[in-house]
Amino acid sequence: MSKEITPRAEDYSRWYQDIVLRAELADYAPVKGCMVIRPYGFAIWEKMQAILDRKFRDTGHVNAYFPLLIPESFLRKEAEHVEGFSPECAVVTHAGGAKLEEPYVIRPTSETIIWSMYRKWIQSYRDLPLLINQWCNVMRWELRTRLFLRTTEFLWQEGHTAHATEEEAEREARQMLEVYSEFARSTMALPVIEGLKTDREKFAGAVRTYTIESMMQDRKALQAGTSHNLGQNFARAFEVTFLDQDGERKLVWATSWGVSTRLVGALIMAHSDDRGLVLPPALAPLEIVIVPIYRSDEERGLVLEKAEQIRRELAGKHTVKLDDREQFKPGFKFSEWEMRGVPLRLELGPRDVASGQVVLVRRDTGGKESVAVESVSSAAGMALQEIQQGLYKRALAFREENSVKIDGYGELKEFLARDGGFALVHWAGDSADEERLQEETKATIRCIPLSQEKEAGRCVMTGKPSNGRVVVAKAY
RNA sequence: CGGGGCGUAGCGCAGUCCGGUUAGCGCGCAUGCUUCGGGAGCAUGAGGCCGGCGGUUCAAAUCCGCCCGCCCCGACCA
Repeated sequence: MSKEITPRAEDYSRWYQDIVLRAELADYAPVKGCMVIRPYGFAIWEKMQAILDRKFRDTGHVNAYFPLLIPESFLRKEAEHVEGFSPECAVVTHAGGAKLEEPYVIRPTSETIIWSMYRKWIQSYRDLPLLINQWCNVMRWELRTRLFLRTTEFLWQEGHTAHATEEEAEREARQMLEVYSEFARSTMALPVIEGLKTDREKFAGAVRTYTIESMMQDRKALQAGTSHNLGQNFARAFEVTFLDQDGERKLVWATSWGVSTRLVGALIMAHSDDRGLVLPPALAPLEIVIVPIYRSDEERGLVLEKAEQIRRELAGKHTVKLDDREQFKPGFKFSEWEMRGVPLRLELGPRDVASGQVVLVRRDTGGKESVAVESVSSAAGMALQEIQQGLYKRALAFREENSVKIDGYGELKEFLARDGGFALVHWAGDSADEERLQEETKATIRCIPLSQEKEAGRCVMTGKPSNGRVVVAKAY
Protein backbone atom coordinates (compact mmCIF):
# COMPACT_ATOMS: atom_id res chain seq x y z
CA MET A 1 0.00 0.00 0.00
CA SER A 2 1.28 3.39 -0.97
CA LYS A 3 1.76 5.85 1.84
CA GLU A 4 0.63 8.82 -0.15
CA ILE A 5 -2.81 10.30 -0.51
CA THR A 6 -3.49 11.96 -3.84
CA PRO A 7 -3.53 15.72 -3.14
CA ARG A 8 -6.92 17.41 -3.36
CA ALA A 9 -5.65 19.87 -5.90
CA GLU A 10 -4.47 17.12 -8.20
CA ASP A 11 -7.55 14.92 -8.30
CA TYR A 12 -10.38 15.60 -5.89
CA SER A 13 -12.27 12.34 -6.31
CA ARG A 14 -9.14 10.27 -6.06
CA TRP A 15 -8.26 12.18 -2.90
CA TYR A 16 -11.67 11.36 -1.44
CA GLN A 17 -11.41 7.74 -2.44
CA ASP A 18 -7.89 7.46 -0.99
CA ILE A 19 -9.05 8.78 2.35
CA VAL A 20 -12.00 6.43 2.58
CA LEU A 21 -9.85 3.42 1.76
CA ARG A 22 -6.67 4.34 3.64
CA ALA A 23 -8.43 5.50 6.79
CA GLU A 24 -10.25 2.17 6.63
CA LEU A 25 -13.69 3.72 6.69
CA ALA A 26 -15.03 1.46 3.96
CA ASP A 27 -14.00 -0.92 1.22
CA TYR A 28 -15.48 -2.03 -2.07
CA ALA A 29 -17.75 -5.05 -1.73
CA PRO A 30 -17.96 -7.90 -4.24
CA VAL A 31 -21.33 -6.48 -5.28
CA LYS A 32 -21.30 -3.68 -7.82
CA GLY A 33 -22.01 -0.31 -6.28
CA CYS A 34 -21.97 -1.66 -2.75
CA MET A 35 -19.49 -1.05 0.01
CA VAL A 36 -18.49 -2.68 3.23
CA ILE A 37 -18.51 -0.15 6.04
CA ARG A 38 -15.47 -1.08 8.08
CA PRO A 39 -15.37 -0.84 11.88
CA TYR A 40 -13.74 2.59 11.97
CA GLY A 41 -16.24 4.06 9.51
CA PHE A 42 -19.12 2.31 11.20
CA ALA A 43 -18.07 3.75 14.54
CA ILE A 44 -18.57 7.24 13.09
CA TRP A 45 -22.02 6.28 11.84
CA GLU A 46 -22.87 4.81 15.24
CA LYS A 47 -21.94 8.07 16.93
CA MET A 48 -24.15 9.95 14.49
CA GLN A 49 -26.95 7.51 15.17
CA ALA A 50 -26.65 7.83 18.92
CA ILE A 51 -26.83 11.62 18.86
CA LEU A 52 -29.62 11.83 16.30
CA ASP A 53 -31.62 9.09 17.96
CA ARG A 54 -31.52 11.03 21.17
CA LYS A 55 -32.81 14.13 19.40
CA PHE A 56 -35.62 12.16 17.80
CA ARG A 57 -36.71 10.81 21.16
CA ASP A 58 -36.48 14.25 22.71
CA THR A 59 -38.93 15.46 20.08
CA GLY A 60 -41.38 12.69 20.86
CA HIS A 61 -40.54 10.05 18.28
CA VAL A 62 -40.26 6.30 18.82
CA ASN A 63 -38.40 3.65 16.83
CA ALA A 64 -39.94 0.71 14.99
CA TYR A 65 -39.05 -1.62 12.16
CA PHE A 66 -40.86 -2.32 8.89
CA PRO A 67 -40.06 -5.02 6.29
CA LEU A 68 -37.33 -4.77 3.69
CA LEU A 69 -39.65 -6.11 1.01
CA ILE A 70 -42.56 -4.12 -0.30
CA PRO A 71 -45.33 -5.52 -2.52
CA GLU A 72 -44.85 -3.95 -5.90
CA SER A 73 -48.46 -2.82 -6.05
CA PHE A 74 -47.94 -0.62 -2.99
CA LEU A 75 -45.43 1.48 -4.80
CA ARG A 76 -47.88 2.13 -7.63
CA LYS A 77 -50.50 3.64 -5.38
CA GLU A 78 -49.02 7.10 -5.38
CA ALA A 79 -48.52 8.33 -8.93
CA GLU A 80 -45.59 10.68 -8.47
CA HIS A 81 -43.92 8.33 -6.02
CA VAL A 82 -43.89 5.36 -8.40
CA GLU A 83 -42.67 7.50 -11.24
CA GLY A 84 -39.81 8.77 -9.13
CA PHE A 85 -38.65 5.49 -7.70
CA SER A 86 -39.46 2.71 -10.17
CA PRO A 87 -36.36 3.17 -12.30
CA GLU A 88 -34.06 2.58 -9.37
CA CYS A 89 -35.83 -0.29 -7.67
CA ALA A 90 -34.45 -3.80 -7.32
CA VAL A 91 -37.25 -6.34 -7.56
CA VAL A 92 -37.49 -9.82 -6.10
CA THR A 93 -39.37 -12.10 -8.48
CA HIS A 94 -38.47 -15.56 -7.18
CA ALA A 95 -38.39 -17.10 -3.73
CA GLY A 96 -38.65 -20.56 -2.27
CA GLY A 97 -37.73 -22.01 -5.62
CA ALA A 98 -40.77 -20.59 -7.37
CA LYS A 99 -41.89 -17.48 -9.16
CA LEU A 100 -43.78 -15.15 -6.84
CA GLU A 101 -47.43 -14.27 -7.46
CA GLU A 102 -46.58 -10.64 -6.91
CA PRO A 103 -43.01 -9.35 -7.06
CA TYR A 104 -41.51 -7.59 -4.07
CA VAL A 105 -39.57 -4.39 -4.33
CA ILE A 106 -36.56 -3.96 -2.08
CA ARG A 107 -37.40 -0.72 -0.29
CA PRO A 108 -35.96 2.43 -1.84
CA THR A 109 -37.83 4.22 1.00
CA SER A 110 -40.69 3.00 3.16
CA GLU A 111 -43.59 5.43 2.78
CA THR A 112 -45.84 2.91 1.09
CA ILE A 113 -45.48 0.00 3.44
CA ILE A 114 -45.64 2.27 6.45
CA TRP A 115 -48.79 4.00 5.29
CA SER A 116 -50.41 0.64 4.60
CA MET A 117 -49.91 -0.05 8.31
CA TYR A 118 -50.89 3.43 9.47
CA ARG A 119 -54.26 2.76 7.86
CA LYS A 120 -54.78 -0.04 10.39
CA TRP A 121 -53.47 1.89 13.34
CA ILE A 122 -55.20 5.22 12.90
CA GLN A 123 -58.91 5.60 13.53
CA SER A 124 -59.38 8.55 15.84
CA TYR A 125 -57.83 11.97 16.36
CA ARG A 126 -56.70 10.39 19.63
CA ASP A 127 -54.32 8.15 17.66
CA LEU A 128 -52.57 11.24 16.35
CA PRO A 129 -49.94 12.39 16.02
CA LEU A 130 -48.19 9.15 15.20
CA LEU A 131 -44.45 9.75 15.33
CA ILE A 132 -42.34 6.79 14.20
CA ASN A 133 -38.76 6.54 13.06
CA GLN A 134 -36.86 3.58 11.71
CA TRP A 135 -33.15 2.92 11.27
CA CYS A 136 -32.60 0.61 8.34
CA ASN A 137 -31.01 -0.07 4.99
CA VAL A 138 -32.50 0.90 1.65
CA MET A 139 -31.56 0.16 -1.93
CA ARG A 140 -31.52 2.42 -4.94
CA TRP A 141 -30.07 1.19 -8.19
CA GLU A 142 -27.98 4.20 -9.09
CA LEU A 143 -26.11 4.40 -12.35
CA ARG A 144 -23.04 5.84 -10.78
CA THR A 145 -21.89 5.19 -7.24
CA ARG A 146 -19.31 6.66 -4.88
CA LEU A 147 -18.29 5.36 -1.48
CA PHE A 148 -20.65 6.77 1.16
CA LEU A 149 -21.97 9.52 -1.10
CA ARG A 150 -24.02 7.28 -3.33
CA THR A 151 -24.03 3.52 -2.97
CA THR A 152 -26.60 1.02 -4.17
CA GLU A 153 -27.41 -0.01 -0.63
CA PHE A 154 -27.13 2.52 2.15
CA LEU A 155 -28.07 2.97 5.78
CA TRP A 156 -30.33 5.73 6.96
CA GLN A 157 -33.14 6.67 9.24
CA GLU A 158 -36.56 7.57 7.98
CA GLY A 159 -39.09 9.31 10.15
CA HIS A 160 -42.75 8.95 9.19
CA THR A 161 -45.36 10.95 10.99
CA ALA A 162 -49.12 11.35 10.76
CA HIS A 163 -50.99 14.42 11.95
CA ALA A 164 -54.51 15.71 12.33
CA THR A 165 -53.89 19.06 10.71
CA GLU A 166 -51.92 20.55 7.87
CA GLU A 167 -50.36 23.12 10.19
CA GLU A 168 -49.11 20.45 12.54
CA ALA A 169 -47.55 18.45 9.71
CA GLU A 170 -45.84 21.55 8.41
CA ARG A 171 -44.55 22.34 11.88
CA GLU A 172 -43.20 18.78 12.18
CA ALA A 173 -41.40 18.97 8.82
CA ARG A 174 -39.80 22.26 9.81
CA GLN A 175 -38.93 21.02 13.29
CA MET A 176 -37.05 18.00 11.93
CA LEU A 177 -35.22 20.16 9.43
CA GLU A 178 -34.14 22.22 12.41
CA VAL A 179 -32.99 19.07 14.23
CA TYR A 180 -30.88 18.13 11.22
CA SER A 181 -29.37 21.53 10.79
CA GLU A 182 -28.52 21.81 14.46
CA PHE A 183 -26.88 18.38 14.27
CA ALA A 184 -24.91 19.35 11.17
CA ARG A 185 -23.61 22.53 12.74
CA SER A 186 -22.94 21.43 16.31
CA THR A 187 -21.92 17.83 15.85
CA MET A 188 -20.56 17.63 12.33
CA ALA A 189 -19.13 21.17 12.39
CA LEU A 190 -20.79 21.50 9.01
CA PRO A 191 -22.39 24.80 8.05
CA VAL A 192 -25.66 24.27 6.20
CA ILE A 193 -28.23 26.37 4.42
CA GLU A 194 -31.80 25.50 5.27
CA GLY A 195 -34.03 25.81 2.30
CA LEU A 196 -36.95 24.69 0.22
CA LYS A 197 -36.52 22.52 -2.86
CA THR A 198 -38.07 23.63 -6.13
CA ASP A 199 -40.84 21.41 -7.54
CA ARG A 200 -38.36 19.90 -9.92
CA GLU A 201 -36.04 18.84 -7.10
CA LYS A 202 -38.58 17.81 -4.51
CA PHE A 203 -39.20 14.27 -3.23
CA ALA A 204 -41.45 12.11 -5.40
CA GLY A 205 -44.78 12.27 -3.60
CA ALA A 206 -44.16 15.31 -1.43
CA VAL A 207 -45.99 18.62 -1.38
CA ARG A 208 -42.88 20.41 -0.15
CA THR A 209 -39.33 19.24 0.43
CA TYR A 210 -37.00 21.03 2.81
CA THR A 211 -33.28 20.49 2.66
CA ILE A 212 -30.04 21.37 4.33
CA GLU A 213 -27.36 22.11 1.76
CA SER A 214 -23.66 22.19 2.49
CA MET A 215 -20.57 23.09 0.48
CA MET A 216 -17.76 20.60 0.02
CA GLN A 217 -14.13 21.57 -0.47
CA ASP A 218 -14.42 21.33 -4.24
CA ARG A 219 -17.19 23.96 -3.96
CA LYS A 220 -19.88 21.54 -4.98
CA ALA A 221 -23.12 21.34 -3.03
CA LEU A 222 -24.15 18.33 -1.03
CA GLN A 223 -27.64 17.72 0.27
CA ALA A 224 -27.08 16.56 3.82
CA GLY A 225 -30.63 15.92 4.93
CA THR A 226 -34.23 16.31 3.82
CA SER A 227 -37.61 16.73 5.46
CA HIS A 228 -40.85 16.46 3.52
CA ASN A 229 -44.32 17.75 4.03
CA LEU A 230 -46.26 15.01 2.25
CA GLY A 231 -49.64 16.70 2.58
CA GLN A 232 -52.39 14.14 2.18
CA ASN A 233 -50.86 12.34 -0.81
CA PHE A 234 -50.07 9.09 0.98
CA ALA A 235 -53.15 9.25 3.19
CA ARG A 236 -55.23 9.49 0.02
CA ALA A 237 -53.36 6.69 -1.74
CA PHE A 238 -53.65 4.36 1.24
CA GLU A 239 -57.01 5.67 2.47
CA VAL A 240 -55.78 6.65 5.90
CA THR A 241 -58.54 8.57 7.64
CA PHE A 242 -59.51 9.45 11.18
CA LEU A 243 -62.62 10.60 12.98
CA ASP A 244 -61.95 14.10 14.23
CA GLN A 245 -63.28 15.81 17.37
CA ASP A 246 -66.00 17.43 15.28
CA GLY A 247 -67.30 14.01 14.27
CA GLU A 248 -66.06 14.31 10.70
CA ARG A 249 -63.93 11.71 8.91
CA LYS A 250 -60.76 13.31 7.54
CA LEU A 251 -57.59 12.35 5.71
CA VAL A 252 -54.46 12.56 7.85
CA TRP A 253 -51.50 14.81 7.09
CA ALA A 254 -48.04 13.34 6.74
CA THR A 255 -44.32 14.05 6.89
CA SER A 256 -41.18 12.05 6.31
CA TRP A 257 -37.56 12.95 6.88
CA GLY A 258 -34.19 11.26 6.63
CA VAL A 259 -30.44 11.37 6.76
CA SER A 260 -28.12 8.64 5.58
CA THR A 261 -24.59 7.28 5.68
CA ARG A 262 -23.96 9.94 3.07
CA LEU A 263 -23.29 12.18 6.06
CA VAL A 264 -20.04 10.29 6.58
CA GLY A 265 -19.06 11.33 3.05
CA ALA A 266 -20.02 14.92 3.82
CA LEU A 267 -17.87 14.85 6.92
CA ILE A 268 -14.86 13.69 4.95
CA MET A 269 -15.25 16.17 2.12
CA ALA A 270 -15.90 19.11 4.41
CA HIS A 271 -12.93 18.88 6.75
CA SER A 272 -10.21 16.53 5.60
CA ASP A 273 -6.88 17.51 4.06
CA ASP A 274 -3.97 16.08 2.12
CA ARG A 275 -2.68 14.25 5.18
CA GLY A 276 -5.91 12.33 5.56
CA LEU A 277 -9.12 12.37 7.48
CA VAL A 278 -10.00 15.24 9.81
CA LEU A 279 -12.81 14.51 12.24
CA PRO A 280 -14.70 16.83 14.56
CA PRO A 281 -14.18 15.59 18.13
CA ALA A 282 -17.92 15.08 18.58
CA LEU A 283 -17.87 12.29 16.01
CA ALA A 284 -14.35 10.93 16.33
CA PRO A 285 -14.34 7.29 17.47
CA LEU A 286 -11.07 8.14 19.14
CA GLU A 287 -10.57 11.68 20.43
CA ILE A 288 -7.06 11.45 21.78
CA VAL A 289 -4.13 9.18 21.03
CA ILE A 290 -1.02 9.09 23.17
CA VAL A 291 2.22 8.27 21.35
CA PRO A 292 5.10 7.32 23.66
CA ILE A 293 8.69 7.98 22.57
CA TYR A 294 11.73 6.18 23.98
CA ARG A 295 15.00 4.44 23.11
CA SER A 296 16.33 2.28 25.90
CA ASP A 297 14.34 -0.12 28.02
CA GLU A 298 14.87 2.21 30.91
CA GLU A 299 13.31 5.13 29.05
CA ARG A 300 10.55 2.86 27.83
CA GLY A 301 9.60 1.97 31.40
CA LEU A 302 9.53 5.57 32.55
CA VAL A 303 7.64 6.89 29.55
CA LEU A 304 5.04 4.15 29.45
CA GLU A 305 4.34 4.48 33.13
CA LYS A 306 3.71 8.19 32.80
CA ALA A 307 1.74 7.71 29.57
CA GLU A 308 -0.51 5.15 31.20
CA GLN A 309 -1.08 7.53 34.09
CA ILE A 310 -2.16 10.24 31.66
CA ARG A 311 -4.34 7.81 29.74
CA ARG A 312 -6.19 6.86 32.90
CA GLU A 313 -6.74 10.45 33.83
CA LEU A 314 -8.19 11.32 30.42
CA ALA A 315 -10.23 8.15 30.05
CA GLY A 316 -12.91 9.47 32.37
CA LYS A 317 -13.85 12.28 30.01
CA HIS A 318 -12.60 11.25 26.59
CA THR A 319 -12.04 8.28 24.35
CA VAL A 320 -8.31 7.88 24.52
CA LYS A 321 -5.82 5.29 23.37
CA LEU A 322 -2.22 4.72 24.37
CA ASP A 323 -0.46 3.47 21.26
CA ASP A 324 2.18 1.26 22.88
CA ARG A 325 2.78 -0.95 19.83
CA GLU A 326 6.44 -1.93 19.77
CA GLN A 327 6.76 -2.58 16.07
CA PHE A 328 6.19 0.99 14.94
CA LYS A 329 8.29 4.07 15.38
CA PRO A 330 6.70 7.27 16.64
CA GLY A 331 6.91 8.92 13.22
CA PHE A 332 4.90 6.15 11.68
CA LYS A 333 2.28 6.39 14.40
CA PHE A 334 1.98 10.16 13.94
CA SER A 335 1.18 9.68 10.27
CA GLU A 336 -1.16 6.81 10.81
CA TRP A 337 -3.31 8.57 13.38
CA GLU A 338 -3.34 11.70 11.26
CA MET A 339 -4.57 9.60 8.37
CA ARG A 340 -7.37 8.37 10.59
CA GLY A 341 -8.32 11.85 11.72
CA VAL A 342 -7.79 11.57 15.46
CA PRO A 343 -8.34 15.17 16.65
CA LEU A 344 -5.68 15.31 19.34
CA ARG A 345 -2.31 13.62 19.75
CA LEU A 346 -0.21 13.65 22.90
CA GLU A 347 3.50 13.01 22.44
CA LEU A 348 5.40 11.90 25.49
CA GLY A 349 9.15 11.29 25.47
CA PRO A 350 11.95 11.15 28.03
CA ARG A 351 12.51 14.91 27.85
CA ASP A 352 8.84 15.54 28.60
CA VAL A 353 8.81 13.11 31.48
CA ALA A 354 11.89 14.82 32.91
CA SER A 355 10.28 18.27 32.69
CA GLY A 356 6.82 17.14 33.73
CA GLN A 357 5.31 18.09 30.40
CA VAL A 358 3.51 16.56 27.45
CA VAL A 359 3.30 17.76 23.83
CA LEU A 360 -0.20 18.32 22.54
CA VAL A 361 -0.76 18.34 18.77
CA ARG A 362 -3.96 19.41 17.02
CA ARG A 363 -5.00 17.50 13.92
CA ASP A 364 -6.88 20.41 12.35
CA THR A 365 -4.10 23.00 12.41
CA GLY A 366 -1.05 20.85 13.14
CA GLY A 367 -0.32 23.26 16.00
CA LYS A 368 1.90 21.91 18.80
CA GLU A 369 2.17 23.08 22.39
CA SER A 370 3.75 21.77 25.57
CA VAL A 371 1.57 21.60 28.64
CA ALA A 372 2.28 20.59 32.21
CA VAL A 373 1.19 17.04 32.94
CA GLU A 374 -0.98 18.24 35.84
CA SER A 375 -3.09 20.35 33.48
CA VAL A 376 -3.29 17.92 30.58
CA SER A 377 -6.92 17.11 31.19
CA SER A 378 -8.15 20.68 31.04
CA ALA A 379 -5.80 21.54 28.18
CA ALA A 380 -7.02 18.57 26.15
CA GLY A 381 -10.64 19.37 26.87
CA MET A 382 -10.12 22.93 25.75
CA ALA A 383 -8.24 21.93 22.63
CA LEU A 384 -11.00 19.55 21.60
CA GLN A 385 -13.57 22.29 21.98
CA GLU A 386 -11.44 24.63 19.94
CA ILE A 387 -11.07 22.04 17.21
CA GLN A 388 -14.80 21.46 17.08
CA GLN A 389 -15.45 25.17 16.75
CA GLY A 390 -12.46 25.81 14.53
CA LEU A 391 -13.62 23.27 11.98
CA TYR A 392 -17.02 24.89 11.79
CA LYS A 393 -15.58 28.35 11.40
CA ARG A 394 -13.15 27.23 8.73
CA ALA A 395 -15.87 25.50 6.74
CA LEU A 396 -18.17 28.49 7.10
CA ALA A 397 -15.47 30.90 5.97
CA PHE A 398 -14.79 28.69 2.96
CA ARG A 399 -18.44 28.65 2.01
CA GLU A 400 -18.73 32.40 2.34
CA GLU A 401 -15.63 32.99 0.26
CA ASN A 402 -17.16 30.88 -2.45
CA SER A 403 -20.69 32.25 -2.38
CA VAL A 404 -21.47 35.22 -4.61
CA LYS A 405 -24.48 37.22 -5.62
CA ILE A 406 -24.82 37.15 -9.38
CA ASP A 407 -27.31 39.09 -11.42
CA GLY A 408 -26.61 38.24 -15.04
CA TYR A 409 -27.05 34.88 -16.77
CA GLY A 410 -23.80 35.23 -18.71
CA GLU A 411 -21.96 35.98 -15.52
CA LEU A 412 -23.60 32.99 -13.85
CA LYS A 413 -22.51 30.64 -16.61
CA GLU A 414 -19.00 31.97 -16.41
CA PHE A 415 -18.92 31.57 -12.62
CA LEU A 416 -20.11 27.99 -12.76
CA ALA A 417 -17.76 27.10 -15.58
CA ARG A 418 -14.77 28.61 -13.80
CA ASP A 419 -14.25 27.92 -10.09
CA GLY A 420 -17.85 27.42 -9.16
CA GLY A 421 -19.37 27.65 -5.72
CA PHE A 422 -22.74 28.87 -4.54
CA ALA A 423 -24.27 31.42 -6.87
CA LEU A 424 -27.03 33.46 -5.22
CA VAL A 425 -29.36 34.55 -7.98
CA HIS A 426 -32.82 35.95 -8.40
CA TRP A 427 -35.18 33.38 -9.80
CA ALA A 428 -38.71 33.43 -11.10
CA GLY A 429 -38.53 30.74 -13.73
CA ASP A 430 -40.55 27.57 -14.14
CA SER A 431 -39.48 23.93 -14.42
CA ALA A 432 -38.61 24.29 -18.08
CA ASP A 433 -36.33 27.21 -17.29
CA GLU A 434 -34.76 25.12 -14.57
CA GLU A 435 -34.11 22.31 -17.00
CA ARG A 436 -32.46 24.73 -19.37
CA LEU A 437 -30.31 26.04 -16.54
CA GLN A 438 -29.13 22.51 -15.82
CA GLU A 439 -28.45 21.70 -19.46
CA GLU A 440 -26.48 24.84 -20.04
CA THR A 441 -24.54 25.05 -16.79
CA LYS A 442 -24.62 21.51 -15.29
CA ALA A 443 -25.78 23.23 -12.13
CA THR A 444 -29.16 23.15 -10.40
CA ILE A 445 -31.13 25.19 -7.93
CA ARG A 446 -30.07 23.64 -4.67
CA CYS A 447 -32.63 25.42 -2.58
CA ILE A 448 -34.58 28.55 -1.85
CA PRO A 449 -33.06 29.60 1.47
CA LEU A 450 -35.57 29.95 4.27
CA SER A 451 -33.93 32.88 5.95
CA GLN A 452 -32.96 35.74 3.72
CA GLU A 453 -33.68 39.39 3.38
CA LYS A 454 -36.34 40.43 0.92
CA GLU A 455 -34.70 42.04 -2.04
CA ALA A 456 -36.28 43.16 -5.26
CA GLY A 457 -34.60 41.98 -8.41
CA ARG A 458 -35.03 40.29 -11.73
CA CYS A 459 -34.81 36.59 -12.52
CA VAL A 460 -31.39 35.74 -13.85
CA MET A 461 -32.95 33.55 -16.54
CA THR A 462 -36.29 35.09 -17.49
CA GLY A 463 -35.95 38.68 -16.34
CA LYS A 464 -39.25 38.44 -14.46
CA PRO A 465 -39.50 40.28 -11.15
CA SER A 466 -38.31 38.38 -8.09
CA ASN A 467 -38.07 39.27 -4.42
CA GLY A 468 -35.54 36.70 -3.26
CA ARG A 469 -32.48 34.71 -4.23
CA VAL A 470 -31.92 30.99 -4.68
CA VAL A 471 -28.73 28.96 -4.38
CA VAL A 472 -27.44 27.63 -7.69
CA ALA A 473 -24.53 25.18 -7.70
CA LYS A 474 -23.21 21.98 -9.12
CA ALA A 475 -24.11 19.19 -6.78
CA TYR A 476 -23.29 15.68 -5.69
C1' C B 1 -26.15 3.90 -21.36
C1' G B 2 -21.79 6.75 -23.74
C1' G B 3 -16.34 7.86 -23.14
C1' G B 4 -11.63 6.34 -20.78
C1' G B 5 -8.72 2.86 -17.94
C1' C B 6 -7.61 -1.72 -15.50
C1' G B 7 -7.63 -7.18 -14.30
C1' U B 8 -0.21 -10.86 -12.94
C1' A B 9 1.38 -12.54 -4.64
C1' G B 10 -2.50 -9.07 0.65
C1' C B 11 -1.59 -3.90 -1.88
C1' G B 12 0.87 -1.06 -5.97
C1' C B 13 3.02 -2.37 -10.43
C1' A B 14 6.82 -4.40 -14.52
C1' G B 15 6.76 -8.20 -18.07
C1' U B 16 2.37 -8.64 -23.19
C1' C B 17 4.17 -4.90 -28.82
C1' C B 18 8.24 -9.13 -30.93
C1' G B 19 5.50 -16.57 -27.66
C1' G B 20 10.79 -20.00 -25.43
C1' U B 21 14.35 -22.14 -18.85
C1' U B 22 12.17 -22.02 -12.43
C1' A B 23 7.10 -15.11 -13.90
C1' G B 24 9.89 -10.43 -11.57
C1' C B 25 10.20 -5.61 -8.50
C1' G B 26 8.55 -2.31 -4.41
C1' C B 27 5.50 -2.17 -0.13
C1' G B 28 3.25 -5.24 3.32
C1' C B 29 3.56 -10.14 6.00
C1' A B 30 6.77 -13.94 9.29
C1' U B 31 11.48 -14.63 12.23
C1' G B 32 15.95 -12.48 14.36
C1' C B 33 19.30 -8.45 15.66
C1' U B 34 20.04 -3.25 15.72
C1' U B 35 16.66 1.09 15.88
C1' C B 36 12.73 4.71 18.09
C1' G B 37 11.24 13.32 19.14
C1' G B 38 7.84 12.87 11.73
C1' G B 39 6.32 7.06 7.65
C1' A B 40 13.82 2.86 10.39
C1' G B 41 18.12 -0.64 8.65
C1' C B 42 20.15 -5.39 7.68
C1' A B 43 19.58 -10.70 7.17
C1' U B 44 16.55 -14.91 6.29
C1' G B 45 11.76 -16.66 4.73
C1' A B 46 6.54 -17.61 3.26
C1' G B 47 3.34 -16.21 -0.47
C1' G B 48 1.05 -16.84 -7.93
C1' C B 49 -4.59 -22.08 -11.71
C1' C B 50 -0.92 -14.19 -14.87
C1' G B 51 -9.96 -12.51 -14.36
C1' G B 52 -12.75 -16.91 -16.95
C1' C B 53 -13.70 -20.15 -21.16
C1' G B 54 -12.25 -21.67 -25.89
C1' G B 55 -8.72 -21.56 -30.03
C1' U B 56 -3.66 -21.26 -32.64
C1' U B 57 1.23 -23.54 -31.51
C1' C B 58 6.22 -28.33 -30.13
C1' A B 59 5.49 -24.24 -26.51
C1' A B 60 0.79 -18.93 -24.29
C1' A B 61 0.84 -14.03 -18.79
C1' U B 62 2.35 -12.89 -24.02
C1' C B 63 -1.16 -14.18 -30.35
C1' C B 64 -6.76 -14.74 -31.79
C1' G B 65 -12.14 -15.08 -30.33
C1' C B 66 -15.94 -14.86 -26.76
C1' C B 67 -17.38 -13.79 -21.84
C1' C B 68 -17.02 -11.71 -16.83
C1' G B 69 -15.70 -8.13 -13.29
C1' C B 70 -14.00 -3.51 -11.28
C1' C B 71 -12.54 1.71 -11.22
C1' C B 72 -12.66 6.80 -13.21
C1' C B 73 -15.28 10.73 -16.17
C1' G B 74 -20.37 12.20 -18.08
C1' A B 75 -26.11 11.74 -18.41
C1' C B 76 -30.04 10.17 -13.54
C1' C B 77 -30.28 10.39 -8.08
C1' A B 78 -29.81 11.14 -1.16
